[in-house]
Amino acid sequence: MAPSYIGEFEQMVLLAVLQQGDEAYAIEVRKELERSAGRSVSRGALYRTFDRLEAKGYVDWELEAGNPVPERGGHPMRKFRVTEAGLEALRVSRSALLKLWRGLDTVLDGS
Amino acid sequence: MAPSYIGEFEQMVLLAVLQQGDEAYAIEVRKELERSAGRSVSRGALYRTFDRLEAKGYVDWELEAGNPVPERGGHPMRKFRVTEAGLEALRVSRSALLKLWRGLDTVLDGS
DNA sequence: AGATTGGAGTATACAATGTATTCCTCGCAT
DNA sequence: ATGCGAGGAATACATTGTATACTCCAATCT
Repeated sequence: MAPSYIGEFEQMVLLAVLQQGDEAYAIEVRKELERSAGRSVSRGALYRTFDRLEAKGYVDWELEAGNPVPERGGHPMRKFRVTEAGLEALRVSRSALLKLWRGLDTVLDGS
Repeated sequence: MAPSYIGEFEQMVLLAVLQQGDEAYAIEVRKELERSAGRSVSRGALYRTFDRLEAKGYVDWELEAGNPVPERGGHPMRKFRVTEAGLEALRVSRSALLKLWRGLDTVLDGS
C-alpha cells in the first residue's frame, strides 16, 4: 500500500545523502540535516527513516568499502546511496513544491 | 508538544490557500492541489488537515462574507486565510529545502 | 586481562500526520 | 415529501516522525 508519497523528513534525508556525495554516512547526513534544516535529529529517528527509505527502494548502501576501521571504536559504517527511484521521488516532490511556490516569492522571501 | 514541524501535506495545503488568494474555499484549494501536486485529495483528508492547521494557528477562516448562498446547495462555505504564523512556518520550511537542493539541480532537473 | 568508555547501529514504543469512508445537514428540483 | 448534490464533521486506521533504551565492538585505562 505504498502511498507513492514521500514524507518531508524522508525527503530531507534523501537530499542530505545526495549532498554528502561519496561520504554519505549516517552521521554525516545527520550533521548536514542539522546544518540545513536547523533542527536536531536523534540517531534513532534517522536510522528509522533510513530503514523505511530502504524498504521503499529509495536508498541502498554498502558496508564501508576500503577502511573497515575509521578512527575510534572502529565499526562497520554504512555508506548510503540514493537509488534512481529515490531520485524520481525527489523530482516529483520538488516539482510540486516549485509549482505551489510560484508567484508567492514576495510573501515567502521576507524574514 | 508542538513539534515545530510542518508536514509536507500541511505545507502544500497552506501554499494552495495562498495561491487561491481571496477565493480560498476548501474545494478550490483541493482543485489547486490536484493540479499542482498531481494527486487526488479526498475531502475528508483536506478538512482534517485544515483542522490541524487551525489548531496550530496557521490558518483561520470566516464564513463566506457577502453571499451566504453560492450557487447550488446554498451552504455557508468557509474561506481560509493563512496567518502570519503560517507564513513563517512556510518560510522556514522553504528555506531548508532550498538549502538542501543547492547544487543538486543537475540531478534533480531531469525528467 | 578485565572493566570502562564511546561510537555505530538496532529494537521498541509512542506521538503526529496522512487519508479514506461514513454520516449529517441544508436547499433545490421534482 | 422525497431525493439528490454540495459543504462540512466525525470516525477510524495507516504511515511517518521521533525519542529512549539497548547491543556490539574495539581501543583505553588500570
